[in-house]
Amino acid sequence: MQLTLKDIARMVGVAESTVSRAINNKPGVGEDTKQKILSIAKQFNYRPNQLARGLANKQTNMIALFIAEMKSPSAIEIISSIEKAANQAGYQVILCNINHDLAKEKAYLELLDTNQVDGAIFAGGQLADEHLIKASLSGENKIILLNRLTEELLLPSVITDNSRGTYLATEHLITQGAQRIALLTDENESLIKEEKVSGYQKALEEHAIAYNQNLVIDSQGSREAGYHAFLELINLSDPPDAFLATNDLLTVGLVEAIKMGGYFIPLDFLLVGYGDNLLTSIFDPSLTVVKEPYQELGQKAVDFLTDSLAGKKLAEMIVVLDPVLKIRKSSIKN
Amino acid sequence: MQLTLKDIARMVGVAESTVSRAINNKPGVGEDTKQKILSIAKQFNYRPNQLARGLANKQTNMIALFIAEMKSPSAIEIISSIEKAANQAGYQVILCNINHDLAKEKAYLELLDTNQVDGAIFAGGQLADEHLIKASLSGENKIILLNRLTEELLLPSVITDNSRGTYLATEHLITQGAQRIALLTDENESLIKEEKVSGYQKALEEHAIAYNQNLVIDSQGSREAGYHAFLELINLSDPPDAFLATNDLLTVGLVEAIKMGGYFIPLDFLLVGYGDNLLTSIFDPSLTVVKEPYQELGQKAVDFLTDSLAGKKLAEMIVVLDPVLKIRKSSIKN
DNA sequence: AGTATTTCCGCAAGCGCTTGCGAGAGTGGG
DNA sequence: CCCACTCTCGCAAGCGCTTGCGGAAATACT
Repeated sequence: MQLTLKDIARMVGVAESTVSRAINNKPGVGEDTKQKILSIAKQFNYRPNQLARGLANKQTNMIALFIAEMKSPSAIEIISSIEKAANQAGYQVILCNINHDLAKEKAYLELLDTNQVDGAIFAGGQLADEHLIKASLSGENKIILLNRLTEELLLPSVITDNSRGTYLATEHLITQGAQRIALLTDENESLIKEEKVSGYQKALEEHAIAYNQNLVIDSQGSREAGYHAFLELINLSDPPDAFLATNDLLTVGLVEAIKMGGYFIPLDFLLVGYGDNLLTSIFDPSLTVVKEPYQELGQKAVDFLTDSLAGKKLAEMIVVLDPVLKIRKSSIKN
Repeated sequence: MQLTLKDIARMVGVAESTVSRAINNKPGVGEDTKQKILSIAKQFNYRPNQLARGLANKQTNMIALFIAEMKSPSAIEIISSIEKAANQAGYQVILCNINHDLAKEKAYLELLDTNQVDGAIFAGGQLADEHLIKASLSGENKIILLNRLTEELLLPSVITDNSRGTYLATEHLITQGAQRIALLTDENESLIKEEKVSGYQKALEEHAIAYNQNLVIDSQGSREAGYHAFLELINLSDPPDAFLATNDLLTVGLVEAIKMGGYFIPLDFLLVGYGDNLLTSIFDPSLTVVKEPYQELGQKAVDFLTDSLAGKKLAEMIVVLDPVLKIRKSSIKN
């Protein structure tokens, strides 16, 4: 059986409250008794019951991490950066894999209502915004959005500059000679998708290339979707000469389809993908990608959350981080 | 402010205990009052405070998931399968990314001592076995091992048949004409590594091929290690004609090095990797791999844990699942 | 020496929920 | 009509911890 405060109190011969104060390093306990308490506590390996503590304090030091799509290689970057930052800040993270399932999102939202977590970070996805709003307003639930846009900016958010990512990529492709650039988007991230499209359009405009609706394929954002997008595009009367896939799963599917079709990159098509991970290093030729600053995204989201849990007023409601274009071989015609 | 049992009790005009029993569907409360209670509770969206409940019940419905190496693509398979299974069983999972860091493992072990979780699953890794044993014996902490071997079988474990995986792979390579098969292992999983080596040796023996110590490279199991292993092997007086990499990071690094060296697969070397994920689909030529049954591993580990939390005697202490060899092009000389 | 402070510590209530026990009301059998 | 029983429900203690308040002891001040 676990030792309790009461046990320690009895052993030392003081009241529970004194032990509590000593353990938590609070004022109001003499130096000598404090030392005695601490030494006994350590000797018997006393561990405060966090449930009881949480009940009394109304905080759990746990946060929920909602992940829209776990299979994506970049998700793991986000997850581990958040785990790391949270851990350093003294929080545990509960993994909530939403998998684009509204029911799961709702179910996991209960964690907030039932006081099991102090706050939550929503990474990606675009489901059930009303629920989020309601959740964040109903309690004093602290919710941070990461790479997830809502209609109105009601929740603290940290995102990458999505239009800049596609802008950089598109412009790069154009300077490499591409004229008909296909854009593969993920309909699950509706608002973010719009930003990505707008960056793409801006680059086209600047180079006086007409926007062609046929070259923009909106899909489920999955690997299969990437695959099918290629099949659809290749059958156009005026097929693309370059591709820009806006997430890593789409990128993989697209590449698979290109290979299946017997085409070569960058010979037949130029290609810029998304996400920078193991894939890009192994892919031949090496992949040019838009890379998001995963580490910073996670860190910033946790900072937001811990600050707001600590009751601090946030200096800003949103922080926008820049993606970088990692130019490799897949987008260079040689 | 959150509604409490007391609030509901006052509204309905009964005692807290009655409300509690009604909510938890326990006997001892009349059908009509029960309905009245439930309807009011629903109407006001009452949510029991899980901390308080946990304190009274001595259980949290949370489990800790210890992951040795999160960057590995197969880790995500394990993680999501466990999250799914745990979720279905009514448990939340706390992500504990150990990252081969003993200090972090110890720190996260506190979750068990402080009653924040009901149990834990250790996936991979080979650190601090004494701590595990101590933790599992000290409290009634329920700990399950997944793909992690200990000296003595003290904890319920679910693993893949490691020697079978390397046996299958090695034999396959031999039948494809390989004579000097290099084996890349991960020293972090010491006991599992031994099994893998033994499967490799068994296949060699059966085909009367002498075991050559120089062809076995033990390393940190990282991508870099895979890369360097190749450099080391290629400089042997009698370099290998085939490679078997025993985890997915090693596989990636190895492939990178092979490409950097200007060699072609399967022309110059046959190759069998580990893990079956996005990589294998994108790699050209497609990778032959040993695939572990991630889904089943996770499910079984969770079953073990929930059974033992429910107080059931486990039918067996260990379950061993078979890996399968997915034969693709990288190991077929054509 | 007497009073005013300060320091140290214990008492007890409270966090929100569960549960053993017993009282009262209702039912049936003799 | 009375007793024995069953069904409902409330009382109160308890889970392990925190914290406001007040008392006692120790120190400071006139």
